[in-house]
Amino acid sequence: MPELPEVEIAARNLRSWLRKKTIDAVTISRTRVVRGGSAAKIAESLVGGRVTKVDRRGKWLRLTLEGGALLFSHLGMSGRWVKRAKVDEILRSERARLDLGSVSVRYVDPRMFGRLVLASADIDEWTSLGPDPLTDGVDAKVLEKALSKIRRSIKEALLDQRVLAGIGNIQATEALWRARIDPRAPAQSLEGAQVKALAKAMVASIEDTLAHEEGPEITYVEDAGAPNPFPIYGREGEPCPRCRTALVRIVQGGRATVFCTECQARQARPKRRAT
DNA sequence: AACGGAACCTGAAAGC
DNA sequence: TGCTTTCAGGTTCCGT
Repeated sequence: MPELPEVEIAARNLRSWLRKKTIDAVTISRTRVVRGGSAAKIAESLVGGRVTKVDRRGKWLRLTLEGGALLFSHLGMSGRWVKRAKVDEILRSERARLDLGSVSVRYVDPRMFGRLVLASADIDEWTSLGPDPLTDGVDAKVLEKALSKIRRSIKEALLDQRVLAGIGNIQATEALWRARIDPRAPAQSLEGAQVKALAKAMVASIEDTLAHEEGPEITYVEDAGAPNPFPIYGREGEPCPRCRTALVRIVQGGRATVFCTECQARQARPKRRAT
């Protein structure tokens, strides 16, 4: 699934594929992926112009066009941008394409949860995002304050894009394991040291994933036959890499969490002094 | 305001 | 073998 690292790779790829090249043609074959304007309007704003900038915030991409129009792209659960030759055949699940000279950049998205949004200014989905762990870093104090208001579990809290932008099920699972935090612990119950560890773990996990996946043709872990590069995610029943205890799978907020009951045990609460 | 759950989708894998 | 069910999860929406 595309989470922050996968979207970051998409951003880097789009930068190199689109840079300085004029868009000759735009085809949107499934209008379901389009929001905020018609497919024709997107084509109209793009054709003949160039993309001057590609930014990423959380799981969102923002393409700035000559003239200032903005094209936002969210990959949903199965979206990806790939580069092909213009003459290459239409790909399975291809939903849109930009042709630039002999190259065509294709948007492929089998489940169509992703979308393209044309706008003249930043959209709410972009502006309401929390800090981006990769570009902004994770400030433990700021994170602690955000978590202090949330009664839900820390795992569910991390999936809230207003808390941190770009964390999905995989990165949340991996970071909690790295930081040795019980995913079931209420977000507001985390102590300073735990939040600090979590902030560090978050960035480390994202950077490891990035280093592992960087390349022009990204593979998602759910792709048929794809290996699972993650130490914890999707590995229920396998031994914890740290303590060999069998990893356990639970469901939180309708989503799977894998964790180690041994080394992600809830820390004993410090004794309260009677007053 | 915060929360839980359904809905949106398709394709692969597992179950029968 | 071939059909049915389950699962995957980012986000939005809706009801509480």
